[in-house]
Amino acid sequence: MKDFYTITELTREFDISTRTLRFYEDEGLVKPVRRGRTRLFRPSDRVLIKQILRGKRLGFSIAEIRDIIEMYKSPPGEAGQLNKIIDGVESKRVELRQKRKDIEDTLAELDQVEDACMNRLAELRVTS
Amino acid sequence: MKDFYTITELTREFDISTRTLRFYEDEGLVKPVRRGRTRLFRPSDRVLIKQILRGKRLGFSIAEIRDIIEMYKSPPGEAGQLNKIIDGVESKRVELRQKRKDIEDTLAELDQVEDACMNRLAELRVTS
DNA sequence: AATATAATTGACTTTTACGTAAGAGTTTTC
DNA sequence: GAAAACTCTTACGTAAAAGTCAATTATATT
Repeated sequence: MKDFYTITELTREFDISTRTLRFYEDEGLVKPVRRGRTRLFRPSDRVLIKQILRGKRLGFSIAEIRDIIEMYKSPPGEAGQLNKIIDGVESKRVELRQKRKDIEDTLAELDQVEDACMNRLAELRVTS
Repeated sequence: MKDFYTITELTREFDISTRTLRFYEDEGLVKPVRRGRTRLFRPSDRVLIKQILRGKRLGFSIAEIRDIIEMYKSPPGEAGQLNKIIDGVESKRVELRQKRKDIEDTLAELDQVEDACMNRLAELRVTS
């Protein structure tokens, strides 16, 4: 595994712009180290980028993605803090399960659309 | 089932604003009939609103939601048209399956977070 | 009839998540 | 060593999806 990635390497790998990566840094989602002014992204940043993009695909805002990523980093803390995280995890889970149900429902409806199209096509072949 | 719903009834049911419903009308997603100037939404509009909100939860843009909804309405058409719809359905399916995988991955990671928190809490109880 | 309550259109504003352009420095490649 | 490629910061611009406000107009209630 590489020690560092340049910004352009990552823009190519993930098909995003430099602006986007700098924006994510401004938002505190990634923290590349610097050699002079130049950003050097570590493997851990690369993982974070994957998580960010996954969150985006699911329609989460940057703020929500930040919340999720914060959970991942949390462990050491006192009981109250830990319980808050557990609550946060549970509420994200509820949200994700809803999204999953939404997906299943949509997939089922798309199946119906396809069936209707296939039937219509079959009819066309017979009728013609 | 009611014949019509007023805009306020629907804003209450779905917890959205009148502005949002008018915006959806401007975007051609719903087509309430009018009594004078007042909008009257039919049960079919209500179903459309559910589909729109479901699409939003999944992170689809209004344009994408419109595309999906168009598929639902499509059946009668000639072969070329029908095949295009089938292609559209298939590509949406690919996208939805990706989202579903993203959800599973995120859920698994959240499980890990919870486990870590629980372990830490157990340690705290022993250590103290 | 008077007063809420609900509805309308239109226009301007806001937030999010970047895009884009300017101007300058650095590193690579030929 | 000059051009090409890459990087930086700063700053203004933009598209999407509403929010908000104003000025009217209906409808309903008391």
